[in-house]
Amino acid sequence: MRGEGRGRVKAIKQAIQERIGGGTYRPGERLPSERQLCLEFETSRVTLHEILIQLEAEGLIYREERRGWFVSPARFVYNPQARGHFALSALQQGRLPSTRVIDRQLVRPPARVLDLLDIPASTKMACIRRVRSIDGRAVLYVEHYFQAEVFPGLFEHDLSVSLTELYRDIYGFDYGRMKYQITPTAVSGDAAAALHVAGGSPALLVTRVNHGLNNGIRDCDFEYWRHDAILIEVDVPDA
Amino acid sequence: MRGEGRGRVKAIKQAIQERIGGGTYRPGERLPSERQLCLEFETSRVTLHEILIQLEAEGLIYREERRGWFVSPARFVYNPQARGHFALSALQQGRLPSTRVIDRQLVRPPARVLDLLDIPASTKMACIRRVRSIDGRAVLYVEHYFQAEVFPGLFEHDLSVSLTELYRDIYGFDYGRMKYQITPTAVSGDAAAALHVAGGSPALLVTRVNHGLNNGIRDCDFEYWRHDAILIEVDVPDA
DNA sequence: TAGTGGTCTAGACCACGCT
DNA sequence: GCGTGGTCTAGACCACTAC
Repeated sequence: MRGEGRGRVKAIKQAIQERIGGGTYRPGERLPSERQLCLEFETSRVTLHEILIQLEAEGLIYREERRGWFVSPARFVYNPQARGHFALSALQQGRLPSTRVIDRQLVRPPARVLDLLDIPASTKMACIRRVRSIDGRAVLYVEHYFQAEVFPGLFEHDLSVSLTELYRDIYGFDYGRMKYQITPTAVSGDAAAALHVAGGSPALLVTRVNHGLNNGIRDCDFEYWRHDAILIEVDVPDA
Repeated sequence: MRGEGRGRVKAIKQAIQERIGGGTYRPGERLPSERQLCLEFETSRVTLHEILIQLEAEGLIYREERRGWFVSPARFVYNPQARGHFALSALQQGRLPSTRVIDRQLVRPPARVLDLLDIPASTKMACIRRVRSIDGRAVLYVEHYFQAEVFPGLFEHDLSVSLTELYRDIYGFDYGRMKYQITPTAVSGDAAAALHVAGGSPALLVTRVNHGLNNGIRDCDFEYWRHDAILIEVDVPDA
């Protein structure tokens, strides 16, 4: 259903794009219903649906499950090298951040954590799962993993704030080097649910491994970003 | 057509995933035709198509226009901070790189270049467009822009190699700081054609601004990566 | 030329949201 | 309870690929 398409797909898509660009449909607003757009553009629902999915892939629109299609707000600019500044950074961009803790558990490290951290499979790990929103819209689902004994009693604190600051302020812990990976994927399961997104929707996975200043590995996290909500920006100074 | 789906979508998707994971369909191999899969899984083409698009979004399969669906090979690991090492890096990963120059032109800077470079709109810019492949599969479409007068006669050289090395070896030019942005988008037009991908397919756009060592801005480029072919990995040393 | 993917139609039923 | 999105069917024609 893709393609530069001889058919009407291209024309309809462009018409909708122009309405978004021209302000007929404004950021955050709902589009008319699928059936309505079908009537207007004289096409079938399957075809229209395909067009909406393409616009979703471009990051122009997004959907909330069973509620409809919405025009995407401006992207959140994110620097993965600046640790723990989600809230601050959002405020600086004139956006309203919020964080919800889904749960906290003690777990055996799952396979993908073992791949990253080079620790014994028997290590007791703490796992904190959170959802972060911008202007009321969930944009990020994160799972943090760290060795439970390193930050004893952390679960007693308010975990909706910057974990980096908690580590530093309460445990006097500072970070050293880090490694991050960025992979385009699709979300499913808990991540999809937390982001109010249909399973199979495109997303950006940012995986991070943090080392303590003494070079011991301390933690890692898995960040699933709504693909239309993020723009990664990194400044690299002179070598 | 998405969703955690009560229906058969989820089951069929999982069955195909298992065939890929289990080696029934191997990396680089073509899947059976859509009609064939429809028969086997007793579903319609629209439905099956939707499933294939989801698997494409996950990066498990990709398509070549009008030729069919193929199992995605392993991702190419790319460090955007290491300039000009595409070929070397590919070889180190045991992959076979190649580069094709699409064209070279003198142009007025387009809007998005002006946004990045803070130069007068009348500046004469050189634009080089290239496609880079891994193991014979086009994975990257790049447009390089730089001020024409800085590297006079560059067009006479072989442009299928590392431009960074050309700058250094022939003009004694070395880079200083840089800035890069990463945006999930969709490709269309020339980029889609160069990647042999249908317009509207998801892709990762890496935008880079390079400064010379004397801090003068020198060039920028726009890299469109096939979304299933890339894994960005960056190491950040101690501060 | 046969078979493929690409596009499109005109229906249908279900589960959920909203009011 | 109505309207919505989510899912699904069973066809169709076209353009291109591979042979």
